[in-house]
Amino acid sequence: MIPDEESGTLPNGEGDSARPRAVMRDVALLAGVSTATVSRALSEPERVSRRVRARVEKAVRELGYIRHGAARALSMRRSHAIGAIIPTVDNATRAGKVASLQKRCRERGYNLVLALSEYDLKIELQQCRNLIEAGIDGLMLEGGIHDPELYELLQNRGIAVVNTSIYDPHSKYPNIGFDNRDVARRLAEHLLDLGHREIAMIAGPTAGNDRAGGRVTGVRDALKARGLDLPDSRVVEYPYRVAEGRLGLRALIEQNPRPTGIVCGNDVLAVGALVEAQALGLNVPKDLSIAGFDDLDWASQIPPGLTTMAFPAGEIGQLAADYLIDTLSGKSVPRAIEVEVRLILRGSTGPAPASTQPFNYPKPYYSD
Amino acid sequence: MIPDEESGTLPNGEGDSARPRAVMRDVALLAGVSTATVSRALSEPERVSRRVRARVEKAVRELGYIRHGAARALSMRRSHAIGAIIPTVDNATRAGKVASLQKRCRERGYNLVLALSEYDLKIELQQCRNLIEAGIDGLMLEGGIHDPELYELLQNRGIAVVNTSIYDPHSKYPNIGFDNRDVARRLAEHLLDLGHREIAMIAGPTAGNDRAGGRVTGVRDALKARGLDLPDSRVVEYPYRVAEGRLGLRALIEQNPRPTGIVCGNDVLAVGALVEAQALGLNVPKDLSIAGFDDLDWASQIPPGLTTMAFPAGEIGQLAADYLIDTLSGKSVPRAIEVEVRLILRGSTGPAPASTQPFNYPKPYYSD
DNA sequence: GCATTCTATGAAACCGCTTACAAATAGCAC
DNA sequence: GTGCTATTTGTAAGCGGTTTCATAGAATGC
Repeated sequence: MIPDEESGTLPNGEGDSARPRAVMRDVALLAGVSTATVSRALSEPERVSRRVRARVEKAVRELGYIRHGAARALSMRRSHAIGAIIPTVDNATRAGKVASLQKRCRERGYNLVLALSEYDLKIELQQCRNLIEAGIDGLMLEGGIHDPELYELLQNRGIAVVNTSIYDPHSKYPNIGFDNRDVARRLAEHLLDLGHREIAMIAGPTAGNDRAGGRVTGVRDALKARGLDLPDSRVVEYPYRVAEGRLGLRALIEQNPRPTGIVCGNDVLAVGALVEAQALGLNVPKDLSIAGFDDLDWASQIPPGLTTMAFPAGEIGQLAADYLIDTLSGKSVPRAIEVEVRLILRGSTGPAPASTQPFNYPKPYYSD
Repeated sequence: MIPDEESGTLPNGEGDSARPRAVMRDVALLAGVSTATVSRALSEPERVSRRVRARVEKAVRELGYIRHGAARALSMRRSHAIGAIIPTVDNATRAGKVASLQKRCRERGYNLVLALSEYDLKIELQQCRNLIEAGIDGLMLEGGIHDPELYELLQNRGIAVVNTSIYDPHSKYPNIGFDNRDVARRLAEHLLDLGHREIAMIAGPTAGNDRAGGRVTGVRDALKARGLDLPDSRVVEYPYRVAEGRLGLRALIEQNPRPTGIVCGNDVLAVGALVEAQALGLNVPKDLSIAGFDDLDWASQIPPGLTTMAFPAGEIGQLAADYLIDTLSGKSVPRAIEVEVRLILRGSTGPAPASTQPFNYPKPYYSD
């Protein structure tokens, strides 16, 4: 007694000019199965019989069906999206990290939602809210200093988080990277071993940035261990730009006694210092040694070649993706991972000069 | 690694948060209104009375309520997410574009989902599918060459798209950028005006890349207009890395007659060429002029300063965001926007040398 | 006063998927 | 055949918002 009266009523069919995209029900209808089966065929193919799976796959292909992520996310309570908040992207090292993160996320079925904080913790917090609304399952941050509310938001919602480019096994929060302080200490020791005693630093902005701050502390540690001092006057802070590195060098080189070794907050600043030193007629490394962090492709190519600390940015990104996704899958994973940082010796550092006269400006060079 | 404390809070994923996060119904209950009203208070505050709006806002604050983006997307049939597929991020110019895109999207209530194509059209297509599943409302691409299926997918689903870093008013697809061919022509003309006749090019990989290809064509155009030729032997292709720029220069400098002016596919290659030329003992620009594209911060700081074509990458990103979001809002917007590209003259280009002897290698410099 | 328009709010029907649970089927021992 | 377990599939109840439509009140006109 089934009233099959729809022979005359075709309520759907009109408007074939702009047919709506296929949904799971369409696939199910075409394959002659239920939507539950289609869903299973797509997500856990092994839970569906061979024959049915083939039919579903054929229907999917014919209709050009693509799952509706939002519906899936709503239903699964999992968006398969990972968020990342980074200060900026303008640095090749950071770009490498983001690229690896994206790639690994993709390999494991996750999308990457990117947000920038411009080195501002309040912006970072707001971006975090935005990403939460976007539904991210996990979040990669840079460094370990964040607004306390940020952690609270994430925890309340069970969103996995990992701090990167730092390493601290005692931290409350998972982290992947290296100990900036320790790494800076190693770099300073390299200069000390070369006989340098007058060491100065062109640091990146340290406010709210534990990586930049740690590097200053590390250099200070190294000097202290040899009974030397790194007075505040010997540390200048500049944003990570080549032109600022030049300013930094000029600010330091006038000091008496003149520094013979300069540690820079990263390679960008180091190249600025190097260029400016050369423009001032100083020979690097004979008169002055310069070292940086990051081992940027281009920085290392500039004569005499930059001594620097190289760290595997790509590896950090990949490990971050793995950490987050493994955690989300309930796997137990180490909460702190240290990556290897290597001292790369090139021509920009050498033995300390025998004597250092105060520096007097020759004709400076400026490109602009 | 960290032993469980009595606090009982596992700062981990896997939804072990004490209470489930607030949903709209909770807000509605607390404010004593319906979910419909809460929804309106959040999306169109002016459609709700003062008093009710205040009550809702208070409830939202008290509960720390954040909308569930996936539910919203499902219901609105709009995800408020913009996708971007770019080849890589490793270039400061591109990074600037992505940063502006993100920022502008954010300002207008959209999130950015980032995917990389690694200069591979098949990967790009797959990433496009991923982004469609993620639910993007609009998509920013780089260049104008894409898999035809990509366009079809987007069109079937009514997803807005814009090609960037190219400008072509006759293209079937919206685009924002500049005419690479024309810009390269201008740069080559600069060298011609300086008296150069032996001009060569270190191009980026042109396969599947209309920007790189257009730049070669543009240089060829300029030479042709003066009755000169750019034979294939005078064009070498290398990936965008400093070390490859050095290789490029070595490959060209042996030719007889030796080139006196070299146009590079971008500043990265140009710096490589510059460094190598200087290492070989050539004076830039006296013996050899070198020019690039992008006006990278660091590239321009390296003596003698790089002559280059500067284009507003940030502006492109912002315009792309505006184009996509305006289009989604049904606004009518121009389908092709040209941004201004300026020739920046610095020390790396100068008058052509009076005579050119074939080049014989002196002691080369290598940093590694 | 009553009819009419306008505004603020609520009830409930989706949006498209996943997944508990139930039901059907198959396989197998007896 | 019966009874049992294992496997495959279907039914239907959500997931958490938005939005249509209806309704209650307030304001206006006569």
